[in-house]
Amino acid sequence: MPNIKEVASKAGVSVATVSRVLSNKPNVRPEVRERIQQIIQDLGYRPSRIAGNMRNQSSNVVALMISDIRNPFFTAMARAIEDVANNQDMSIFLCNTDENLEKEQIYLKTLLEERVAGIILSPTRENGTAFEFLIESAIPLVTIDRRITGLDVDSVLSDNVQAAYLLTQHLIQRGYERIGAIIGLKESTTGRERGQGFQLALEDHGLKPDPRFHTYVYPQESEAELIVDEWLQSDERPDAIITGNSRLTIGVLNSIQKRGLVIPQDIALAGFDETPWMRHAASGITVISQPTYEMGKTAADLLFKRIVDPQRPSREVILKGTLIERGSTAAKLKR
Amino acid sequence: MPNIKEVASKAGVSVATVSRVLSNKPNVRPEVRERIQQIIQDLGYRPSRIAGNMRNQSSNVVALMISDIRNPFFTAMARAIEDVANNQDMSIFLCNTDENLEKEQIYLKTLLEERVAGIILSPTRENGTAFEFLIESAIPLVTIDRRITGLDVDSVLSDNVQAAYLLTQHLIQRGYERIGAIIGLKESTTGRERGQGFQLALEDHGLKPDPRFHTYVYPQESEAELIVDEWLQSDERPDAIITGNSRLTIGVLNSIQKRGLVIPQDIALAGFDETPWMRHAASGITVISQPTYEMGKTAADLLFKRIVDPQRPSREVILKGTLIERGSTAAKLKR
DNA sequence: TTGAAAGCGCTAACAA
DNA sequence: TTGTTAGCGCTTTCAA
Repeated sequence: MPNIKEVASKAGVSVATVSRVLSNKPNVRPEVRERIQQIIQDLGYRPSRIAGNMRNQSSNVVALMISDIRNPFFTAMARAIEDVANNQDMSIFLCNTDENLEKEQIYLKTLLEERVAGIILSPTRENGTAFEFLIESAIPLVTIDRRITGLDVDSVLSDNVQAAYLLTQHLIQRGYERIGAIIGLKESTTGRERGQGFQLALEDHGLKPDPRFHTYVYPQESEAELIVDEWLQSDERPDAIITGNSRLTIGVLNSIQKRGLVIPQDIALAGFDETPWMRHAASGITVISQPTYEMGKTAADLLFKRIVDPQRPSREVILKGTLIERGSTAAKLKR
Repeated sequence: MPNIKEVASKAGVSVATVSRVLSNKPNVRPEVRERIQQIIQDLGYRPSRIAGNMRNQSSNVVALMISDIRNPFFTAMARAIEDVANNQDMSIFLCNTDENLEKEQIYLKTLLEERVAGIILSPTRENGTAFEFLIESAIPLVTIDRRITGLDVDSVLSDNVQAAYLLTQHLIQRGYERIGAIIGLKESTTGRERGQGFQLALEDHGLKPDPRFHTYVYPQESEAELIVDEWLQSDERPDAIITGNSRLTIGVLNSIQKRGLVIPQDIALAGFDETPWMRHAASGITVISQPTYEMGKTAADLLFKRIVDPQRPSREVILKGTLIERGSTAAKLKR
């Protein structure tokens, strides 16, 4: 790959002049400009952004760190963030943490070494101490979906307590009384807050939470499937289940299908996260729909604003999910 | 953020010595090494990879370019590629092309300017001329899912003709005779080849393809929904539909649901791409399951091999999908 | 309008 | 074992 020096010598000018042409500076004689552009064409020359960024102490890369891109919740966000970044001629690094604090820490250090312009992070833990080095580095940071407590950073969240409350209350109002919950890890703010909303709704409606049926798991299909397999063997099995994301919902469906049970007659089901297939599974699955694309877009907007103005006061944007009622939570038949 | 010079002066040594410590070179006195490490700690110093790469004319970034990360087919691949890259201490750029040739070209040029170490590309078009500049740049390239005709590059493909043939034949054997097909854009090799497999199966079994029911569309839900909306109004509507990916399958489901039809009694359905919810929609949806994670892993492996040895002969790996039969293609009831 | 040269942060060849 | 220095490819200041 040719460099700017080669272009300059071929054109019989200095590298400075070529650089001026590259960045469309006005003070270049038109015929010289044209000659240089022709040579750039012929050589297939592409200026190195790495070198330019190095010189200017800038970067056109931002990073997105999430637990797993295969969770549709994050997929939509990733897409939104890429859209915004692309508009700004920025590229994005995709990083999966698998809810693994160590992996997350290693990745964050790599990102610092890569001198990325900013990071959008869905943190595995809410404990701020693990992220202090990040703050000290002064790299623009936005957390998404989850919070880091005690850290003054921009974040985009959804109202998890309320959403879980809504979901649980909905089931209670439809006549369900033994509601199980399978929620993401308690170490994340989402997990903890959803657990709270669930508990609160039970208590407010005079139901006693049964700790056996309130679990926090690594949020993937197999985990939920295992748990529900066990629940369904119990004599006092739940008459309804809520889940913390669509992957957990799948796990529950798998288990219910295995046992040959029917939703909602045998057991009701409702969960977090709308996906295009929710209306087609069982008799349609009731969900909390979170504005995922919008969350991603908001986070990216916040990040780019902070990159431009690192001093601006930080902001916490909380978006609300909406309940979509479907057949999986039809009113319970009294026996 | 401090630089190597600052570390050196604080430690009272030259930058060379610090550099030696950073890259674990042996020839540094242990006490000096320790002192330097301590200072690196205290300062929170992180060496700039940008600078290092610039000096060494290397890069630890590879790019993944696909049409849309929201297609689960690509999501799984992306995850696989990130896993492999992460093992090699490489980061990945995520680029969505939206099947848009222009967007793809712009992105590719950006990637050249970013001096990425390699590109994994699912090309929007199979016409090689649009990619000649890429080949000339000599940047390691692997195409995934789709081919670029006439270009000597590594690629990882699935056997689309056979898969579409299998799917169509399966429907025919179950007694369906008026089979519609909604497939991705014909400009991509996947679209064209799947169309071929479909046609071939019809012909081999003595059925006459009806051009009205054989369409190529932008592969997203709404497109399929619109088309099926129209088909279902026709007197001679298809008795079965095959789709080119899971997003199209959703579109078909939406349309069928709207009309209140039942699968497979009123109309059968089968499509490309297994997802966790296929067993739960309708009475389970028959699919061709493609080994997406493995395709991604294979592509990444090929790419890294080529980065190490640019001269190695190129290779085309073709993986086969498997048919998973479910209720959506139960034998047709004779009337 | 143009060019020479410094310098971004690092590595490695060479010298001491 | 350690230091000096050139140079990766660019941009920008300063001078001409």
